[in-house]
Amino acid sequence: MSVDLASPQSPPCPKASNSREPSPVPEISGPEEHYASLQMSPAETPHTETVSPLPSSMDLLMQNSPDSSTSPSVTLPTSVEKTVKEERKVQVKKQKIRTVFSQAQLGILNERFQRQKYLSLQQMQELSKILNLSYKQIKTWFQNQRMKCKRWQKYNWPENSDCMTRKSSATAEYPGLSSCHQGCLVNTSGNFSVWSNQTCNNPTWNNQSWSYHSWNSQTWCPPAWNNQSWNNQAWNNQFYGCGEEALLPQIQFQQNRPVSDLEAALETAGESYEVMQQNPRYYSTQQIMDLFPNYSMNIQPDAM
DNA sequence: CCCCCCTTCCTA
DNA sequence: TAGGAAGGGGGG
Repeated sequence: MSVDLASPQSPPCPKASNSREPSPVPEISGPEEHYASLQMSPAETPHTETVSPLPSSMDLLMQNSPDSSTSPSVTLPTSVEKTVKEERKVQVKKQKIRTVFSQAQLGILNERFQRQKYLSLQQMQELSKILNLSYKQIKTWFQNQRMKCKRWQKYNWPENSDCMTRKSSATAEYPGLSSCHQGCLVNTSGNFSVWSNQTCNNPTWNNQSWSYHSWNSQTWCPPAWNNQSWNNQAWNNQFYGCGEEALLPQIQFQQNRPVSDLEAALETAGESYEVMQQNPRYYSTQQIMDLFPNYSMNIQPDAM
């Protein structure tokens, strides 16, 4: 299963496969959302992983909570409860589980992101099945990517330079961009017509659509970003939204669009849809490789 | 619900 | 410590 996705390139990233289990944290698992099923385990299997609905500190804290049974003071419960609740919240909050996506997963995600910055619900769900990630994880990943993309633009294209200038410089810096550009513009097979059209018709969109190719979600990141210098106002200006209009999420929800993630995958891979449908849940590395032959996976050269 | 945006905090 | 997945607030 996804393990396949995770471990092929062992040396540099052995983390991928076991990154999640070591975490002593009892799987705070999705915030009581349904995404528990595929959930977590970018890399390895969920089997052992107790599927406890809402285990973890939450429960413990809840149970231990002193006020639960006692509550002698009938008068101050509300405020006290509130406080206690918040305390719990804080404690629970701290136990975040940070998934480490495998290189294979990232590769596929990146490839998809090149073509589409916004996925429909269905597309996300399909992608989540393919990658054995939760829907929420997919959604979050895309959101984070968009933000990174934006920051990258900010960084590379200061508002005082014009779009074309920025474009070329960026392309020069990140070779992958050109292919991304092409992907967005050229893919007129119908599946991505929405995006292609937007791309073609909207000058600002051009700026946005092709701009980013995240090799490994890190490459482009300027070193200074963690600093406050990149906060708030830094990109909160006109250029901030350059192309944003064209990216409006609404676009993606054209229901009659025939696109599905699998179809998209097939478009890339040239395989038959049926094959995919017969394997609803998991895909081996080979399958993924077949489906996404040219996803710019960050396979370590030495590992291949 | 989704999005954007900022923040938190885990992992390498 | 940097990078980034995930949390959470605010808006539509």
